[in-house]
Amino acid sequence: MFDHRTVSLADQVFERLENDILSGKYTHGEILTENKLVAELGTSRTPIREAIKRLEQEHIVAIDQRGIHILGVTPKDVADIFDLRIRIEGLAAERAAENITDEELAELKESLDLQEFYLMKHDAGRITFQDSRFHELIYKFSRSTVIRDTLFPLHNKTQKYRRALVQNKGRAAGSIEEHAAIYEAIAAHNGKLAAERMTDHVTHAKEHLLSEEGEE
Amino acid sequence: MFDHRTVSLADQVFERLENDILSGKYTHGEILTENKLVAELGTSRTPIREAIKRLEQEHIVAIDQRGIHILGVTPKDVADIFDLRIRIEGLAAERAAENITDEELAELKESLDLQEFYLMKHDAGRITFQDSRFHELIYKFSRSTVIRDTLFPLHNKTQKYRRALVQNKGRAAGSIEEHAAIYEAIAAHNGKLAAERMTDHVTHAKEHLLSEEGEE
DNA sequence: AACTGTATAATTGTATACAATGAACTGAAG
DNA sequence: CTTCAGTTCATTGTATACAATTATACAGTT
Repeated sequence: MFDHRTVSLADQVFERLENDILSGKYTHGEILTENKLVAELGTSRTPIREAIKRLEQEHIVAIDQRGIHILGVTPKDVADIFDLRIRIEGLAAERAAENITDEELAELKESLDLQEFYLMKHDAGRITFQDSRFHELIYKFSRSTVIRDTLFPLHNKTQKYRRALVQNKGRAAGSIEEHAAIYEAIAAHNGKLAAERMTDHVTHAKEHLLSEEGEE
Repeated sequence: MFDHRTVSLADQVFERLENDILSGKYTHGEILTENKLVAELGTSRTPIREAIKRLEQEHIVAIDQRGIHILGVTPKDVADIFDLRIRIEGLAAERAAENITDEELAELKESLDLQEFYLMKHDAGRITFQDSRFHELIYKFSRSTVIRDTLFPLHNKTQKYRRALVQNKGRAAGSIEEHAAIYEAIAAHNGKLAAERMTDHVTHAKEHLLSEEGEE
């Protein structure tokens, strides 16, 4: 433990269960119960219930009298998520280009620089982390809570899906090049260009994911 | 009480609080506490906490040590919600046109017929109800949980916003005509046409709302 | 007057006890 | 062997007691 900001047990339980479900540790159709999780996680039912209710709201699990049914995220769900991201993430980039401050621009640049650095170092884990950060910063800089609240859970699911087999092979270099192009458009405050480049970027990510998916 | 399906206290509390906040009974910046709600609603803290946590997840309230801060939905939020709906609701209509069964088509037709009936009766309340039903049926018939789960809360907020001052004046007739056109495209299983008509429809709804908004 | 430290009290976070629901099993009847 | 009624028991829903956090007020100091 390094970050001593007290984070609630409910948050910790949610984080862990979400990761375990999206990464495939719990499989679709499996049925958990609150008491099993009490035994496994060591907390009382209260924070576990809170976490499960949040997962239910995101339709990652379903609850009935038999217990907690694991739903997870299917390949079709991921494809649909990309179809939605293709349609709205360009808007986020456009708004960001219009509203971003110099300070925020520096933060976005830092993330981009780190991506290029870790690419040279062949550090796939940190690339993925900065990739998420880059996109989420753009959501934030769009200055729209609606856009951010809609895109974040969608993006989060694709990132955690099956340990994110994306971005592993040759995609990383191309993806980072696209990020750089998006950054340039935002830095130039060219909303339309940023939107276009972001839409293309997400489209490419989807195509790459679907081709990967077929290889299993 | 007519529907005797036992619905949990937490659900009832959520429904009530969501309505009260979105309709403006509780205003932005107001601070509630769990104990005030216990006194007001008569249940224990548990279902109230569950409802509040759901509202927090949808960013309708924010919770800290001082209490429950009412955020509500701002006019800008509503405008942003329409910008998102314009981009994705066409996709829902397209998928529905591709996947809908004859039985489901009949259900959609029934909703449309009722809209026309209540328009003649000048029953604005039931028109609004069927308007929501029409859109939500299309979400459902898209056969995509991702699309439905994304669109439902967005649509829900615009409908409940300030008692939905939309659809009150001359808009209802035109809106229902557009619904009829969308229905025809879906019935013909013409996905692209359904998408185009739905996108136009939502665009018109946004324009109408924004013009209304200025009149206050 | 402004600031700081401290004590108080109000609030949310967590644990646990109890109620209500309904799934699953058992046994008898057909 | 199948079906149906009844019972049991595991599970979620709800209430409440307790812990931890922190906002707030106030006194003291500079």
